Amino acid sequence: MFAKIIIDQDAKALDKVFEYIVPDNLDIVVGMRVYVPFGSRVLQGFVIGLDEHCEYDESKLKKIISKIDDFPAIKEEMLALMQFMAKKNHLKLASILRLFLPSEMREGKVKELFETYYTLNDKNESKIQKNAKKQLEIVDFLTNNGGRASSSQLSQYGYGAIKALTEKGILIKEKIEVKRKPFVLSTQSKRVVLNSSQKNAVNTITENKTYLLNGVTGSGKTEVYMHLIERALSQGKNAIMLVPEISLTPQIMSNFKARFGDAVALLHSGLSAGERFDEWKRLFSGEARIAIGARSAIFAPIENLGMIIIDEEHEQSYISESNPRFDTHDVAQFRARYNGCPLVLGSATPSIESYEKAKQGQYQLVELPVRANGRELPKIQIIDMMSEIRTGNSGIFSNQLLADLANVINHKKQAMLFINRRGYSSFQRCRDCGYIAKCLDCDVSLVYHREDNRLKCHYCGKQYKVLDRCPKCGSENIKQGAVGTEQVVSKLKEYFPDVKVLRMDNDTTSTKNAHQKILSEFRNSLPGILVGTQMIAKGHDFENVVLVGIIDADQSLYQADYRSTERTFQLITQVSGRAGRSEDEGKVVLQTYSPRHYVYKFASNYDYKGFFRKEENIRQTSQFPPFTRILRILFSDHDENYVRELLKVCYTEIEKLKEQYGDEIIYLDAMKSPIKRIQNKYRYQIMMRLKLDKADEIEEKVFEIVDNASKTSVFFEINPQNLS
DNA sequence: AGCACGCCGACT
DNA sequence: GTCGGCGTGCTC
Repeated sequence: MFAKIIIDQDAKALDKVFEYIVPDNLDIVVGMRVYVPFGSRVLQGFVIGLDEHCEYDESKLKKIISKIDDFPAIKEEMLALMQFMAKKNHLKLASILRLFLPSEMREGKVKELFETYYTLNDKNESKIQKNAKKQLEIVDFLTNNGGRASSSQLSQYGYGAIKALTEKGILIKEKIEVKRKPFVLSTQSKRVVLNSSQKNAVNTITENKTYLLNGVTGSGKTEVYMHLIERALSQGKNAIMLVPEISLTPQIMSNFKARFGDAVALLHSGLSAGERFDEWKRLFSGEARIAIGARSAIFAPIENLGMIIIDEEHEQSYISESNPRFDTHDVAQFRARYNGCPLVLGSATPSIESYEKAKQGQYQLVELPVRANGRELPKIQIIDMMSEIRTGNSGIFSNQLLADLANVINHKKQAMLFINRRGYSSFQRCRDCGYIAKCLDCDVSLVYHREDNRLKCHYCGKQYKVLDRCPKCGSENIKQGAVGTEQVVSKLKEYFPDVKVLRMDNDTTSTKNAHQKILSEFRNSLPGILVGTQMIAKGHDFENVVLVGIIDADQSLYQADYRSTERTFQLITQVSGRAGRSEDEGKVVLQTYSPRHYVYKFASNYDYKGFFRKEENIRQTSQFPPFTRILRILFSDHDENYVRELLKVCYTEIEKLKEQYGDEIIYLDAMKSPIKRIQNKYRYQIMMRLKLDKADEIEEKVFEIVDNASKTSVFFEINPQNLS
């Protein structure tokens, strides 16, 4: 028997199938990890197939040395998924397989955890001397507690007594594997009666297709998810639910634990290596039937899936931005199709891509149009910061926001101030007319690069001189950069010296549990103001928050990215959801320098559909996704000359495709990557924008060209999120 | 990736 | 003479 094996090494040259002889004494099955001789070394490999025949010269084949695990760690579905991902994203097989296992398993660092248990074997107390009080107590304890206890439970009686009993044969000592279980807050499961649209959603989502669940903020999507999962379980099937890492809050986890108990396995970055390994094993063995986690949980080793849910489907974090690069949506869709189960994409503000697919009938749209608690969404007031400046207020806060803050403080309530600071890039803006520096070719904002004091377009690489005078109104009052959280906090303290002001951003949450500490301190501060970045936008319900201020909404609007408007809409909707969670009517104050931008009109009316129509139109006319496909080819190497040469060779070849495909290729250029060097590797890239009908075909040819030209890996990205 | 093989310069 | 530099090519 011969085995087809993928060597567990992340190198392009090894990204192929190697064949080995299966020795008679090893019962190897497909999906197992094995040790194999490779050149002069011994390496780990994955068995991806078995065959009576071999293709390679049989006399040159070597034998598999041994098994690593005695079970097939990669299940059949995952092997099919590997092939799918390799084709779709042009990835190396070994790097995909690595995604399927907890890293601690590959590194072999984590061991099963054993605890010593003692079982009562012989109740004959006559063997125990009368004065051996402790020994009698142990026997007593065990008799009343099911006859078995761990050594830690018995340690109070002293190790001497335990040892004596074991020697007499009254106790039997054994090592039993225990699973590490992540700590979860315990809460009571409250069953909620579904409203009619929730019921309708649950009843509709039954088939093997993709559903886009578009529910307004607070419409009770989580309750729908729970019902869907419950139904899958009752049919004897299992489920995966993905949430963005940032909303993997203790509340969410404890709610699901309360409802489904030990059937839930959690997979997130907060777990220790051992916990993650054990949760993986519980899923693998079928002991746990629901995987809840961030992006990588889509690879949970669960069979017989009856439901896959992606919550907040528009979140950027579902697209992996480091290698191997893939889109969780594609993986989820593959697994749903493979298992014949529904895939649910949930969001209050779906991505334009997803909503477009729903519009075209590829997804089925399911709506939750009303809030579960029946309350109104908070009113969003747009403040024109340009007119504030004209009337003499050039500070961070508008007069309206200051008045509203004072009001909140008087009523001993709370406010959240949101600083929109996506990434660190900044743009240039005229403080008098609001003009934003944009690329002449690409219609995206230019990014200011400090190191060479220039403005750059991240799409085409074109560079511009820094503005010293506004090209529109001639003013020299040019501003750049963003307002920081510290700045806001110190200003607040000037205005309201007696009020508790808390800050939450990357700097203040670097230590463990800092997150929770800040939030619980805020909960107890009346009045209080919480200032923060994206972090405060999600999932935290504070019933005393009656005001939300968005300090500089434009920050995410003028990112060098065709998705920036969409993101701004999503952000405003999300942040607004923080206000008015309770009886009191909430209010949102949104400060902007571009008050007439369409995104604010739609966002302030919670008009997703209106926004979608407008944005769809713009994407269509400007030829951006989802109506085209952007392909980014990233070359990187320590040797700059080599990368440049490689880039040149590939570019010349790709350019020839233009003769064949003409205007199917809307855009093609080669350039330095906006971040020229990462980890001492020089980065160059080719950007392409393709019409959809021939995109697959062209992509295929590009892969081929690049593969032939390069001995090292080149990375491909489809519709990249950010271009660093 | 990482290791062997190989073909050139400066050292006990 | 040989020790060791790293360029090239191969690993079932």
